[in-house]
Amino acid sequence: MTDLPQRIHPPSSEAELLQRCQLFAGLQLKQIAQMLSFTLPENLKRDKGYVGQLAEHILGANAGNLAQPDFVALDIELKTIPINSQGKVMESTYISMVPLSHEKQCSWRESVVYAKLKRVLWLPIESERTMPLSKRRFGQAILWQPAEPILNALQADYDYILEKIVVGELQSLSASEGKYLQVRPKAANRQALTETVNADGEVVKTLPRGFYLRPAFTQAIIDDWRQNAY
DNA sequence: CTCTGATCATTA
DNA sequence: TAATGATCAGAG
Repeated sequence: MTDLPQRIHPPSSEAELLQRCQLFAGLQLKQIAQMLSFTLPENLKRDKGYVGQLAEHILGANAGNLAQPDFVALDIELKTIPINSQGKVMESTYISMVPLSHEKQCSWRESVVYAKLKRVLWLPIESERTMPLSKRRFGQAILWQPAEPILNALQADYDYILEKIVVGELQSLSASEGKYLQVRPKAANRQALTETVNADGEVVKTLPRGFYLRPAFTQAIIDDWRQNAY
C-alpha cells in the first residue's frame, strides 16, 4: 500500500458510501489500480490484508486500526469477503481479538464483536485461489445488520466463549465450538504469546486468539441478499 | 507490542 | 475439500 492515492474523505452518509461502492462494483482490481494509479502486489501470500486495506482506502474508511467500526461517523464496519465463481464464500471472516485478560473482558453489548457486527458493509471480492489478484473483481456491496435471532445466536456464542475464558478454560476451547463465531489463533507466529489466567488462577502465556465468523454464516448473508435482490 | 487487514498451509 | 492452525504486512 505504498503508492495509493491521497487520503479520501469519509463518506458523509450511508447513501454516499453505497454510491462509492457502486463506482467499483464489477471492476477488476487491475482496472481500479489503473484508475487510481497504484500498483498491485503479485499475489496475497505476503500481503494477505491487501484487498481489505485497499477497499478501506478507496471508500474512505477512517477508523485506522482502532477497535471500532471502519466508518466512524456512520458506525459501519467494512468487510471484504472472497467469493468464488460459484458464489461460495472461500474464507472465514476475522472480527476482533478475543479478550484474554480480565481488564478487556466485557459484556456482549460492550464488546468489540457487537460494535463491529451490528452493522456491516460486506464487499464480496470475486476470486479464485488461483486467480491473479489483478483479475479479481469487486462485487455488489451488501449493507447488512443482523436480525434479532441472529444477534441472539451471536451473543450466545460470545457469552459461551467468554465464560470459558473467564473460568480459565481457554486451553480446552476448540475452533469447533461456537455456532457462528469461532475462536482461532491470531498471531504473527507460533511464538507470539500473550497472557491469560488458567483454571488455578495463575497467569500463563498463551497464543493470542481471534473471533472469526464461520463461512456458513457469511454464506447465508450473501445468499439471502441474492434471493432478495430485485 | 497489540490490533488492524486477512489468506495461506496443513490436517483430518 | 473443508476445517483448523499458522502466518504476513502495516499502523500506532
